Amino acid sequence: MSTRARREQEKEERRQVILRAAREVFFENGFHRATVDNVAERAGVSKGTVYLYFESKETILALLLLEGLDELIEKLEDAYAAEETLPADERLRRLGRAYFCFFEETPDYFRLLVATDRGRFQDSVKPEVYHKVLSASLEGLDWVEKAIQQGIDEETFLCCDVRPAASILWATLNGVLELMEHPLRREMVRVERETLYQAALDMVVRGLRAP
Amino acid sequence: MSTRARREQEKEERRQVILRAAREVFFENGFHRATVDNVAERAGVSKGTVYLYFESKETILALLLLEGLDELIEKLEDAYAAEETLPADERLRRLGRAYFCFFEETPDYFRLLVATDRGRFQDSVKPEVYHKVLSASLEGLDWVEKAIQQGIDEETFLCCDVRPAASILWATLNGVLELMEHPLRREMVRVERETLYQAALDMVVRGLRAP
DNA sequence: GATGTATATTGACCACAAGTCAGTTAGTGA
DNA sequence: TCACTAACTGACTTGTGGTCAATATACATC
Repeated sequence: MSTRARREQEKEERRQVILRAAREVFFENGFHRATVDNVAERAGVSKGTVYLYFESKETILALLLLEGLDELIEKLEDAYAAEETLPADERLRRLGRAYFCFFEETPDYFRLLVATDRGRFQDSVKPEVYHKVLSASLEGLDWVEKAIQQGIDEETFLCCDVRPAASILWATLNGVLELMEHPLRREMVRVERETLYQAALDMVVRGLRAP
Repeated sequence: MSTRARREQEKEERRQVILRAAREVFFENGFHRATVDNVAERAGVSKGTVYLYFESKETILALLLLEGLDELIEKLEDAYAAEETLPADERLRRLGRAYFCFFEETPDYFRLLVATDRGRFQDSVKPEVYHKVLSASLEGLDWVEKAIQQGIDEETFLCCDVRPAASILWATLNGVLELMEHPLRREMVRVERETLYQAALDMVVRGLRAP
């Protein structure tokens, strides 16, 4: 019995070793340039073993993304819960800052998320995993929704559907980060990423305010 | 002399034939699923010929994107110039609508733009072409900037850097369109794409207004 | 027309990477 | 020690972007 349990544990450890190796390799070279052979080599196993543990290269990406998203959601929760009482707009700003910090600390996760080019990804990842990634990427929205609802209750924000409003805020911040990913575009916009991000956050919060 | 000129013309025609074929094939299957052999077959030439006219599969994508962006910029210009006098916020709304219409009419272009997964794209496209795509994708901003400047002059918008403000508006609308590309996400947000887009446009315009 | 030359086109071929599977190894229990 | 099972391996298959030596075509000249 204990043998069986140990076996299971060893299997899980191998899995983690491969996952860790994949994260390193993907972060270093970017998803597209990285090869499964690289991952296998880094993990000290053969390619066959990698495919024994994971369906496809894209599945590994999906699992790494889920890790990243979990981390992000935690950060958002912390940002929300850090202070007991706070006006809604300040809460929103803190959530926005938390998202930005996450991006600055681990931009690689964000880049991997962008690497999710629909075609291949949807084809080679099990529907349930795909579903998980999408829903996780919206889970953080709960905190944003709470903050907006608070603002509506306090009558500092104008009344609106909370879910769509939160989605727009989310989409805006993502749009800015994505826009500023290209050095060339950054140059054309002529401000720092952080400056633009802050301005976007301000603008959206202003847009939510009751007149 | 006339022979030489005709040669040139024929060459240009071939080029266009291949480009047209590529557009069809890319639109039908998506960039990643489409193969260069497909394109060649559709154009009625061999794969070698395709590579005689274009550097790489990604270069073809870039050129198609440029076509799409040109069309978009034209639409924005039309939307701006359609009426002589109009308050700034209404102008912005019209620009936003025009962008949405472009997206609805030719969503394939947008999808191809998303297919621009950095890694490969940057590697296999000549820097000048890459530069052109990026700058074209910002060229439409000129009209947005004009509208915002008008609002500032009229003192209906609060004073701000025009370029970054326009970029944020742009990023927001892109963010929403991108967000709503996934049926699953659309389901989770629980409103129609157009509704969310309209709300985002309203929110940003409100965010620009002077208190 | 015949011939030579330049230009355009071809498709067999190459490189490389994802994914497979028949065969090998190693751990376990009797 | 042996038989059995589960884990692992890496050579192989397949698919695709990209190349290039061989070939065809068009044209100018006589």
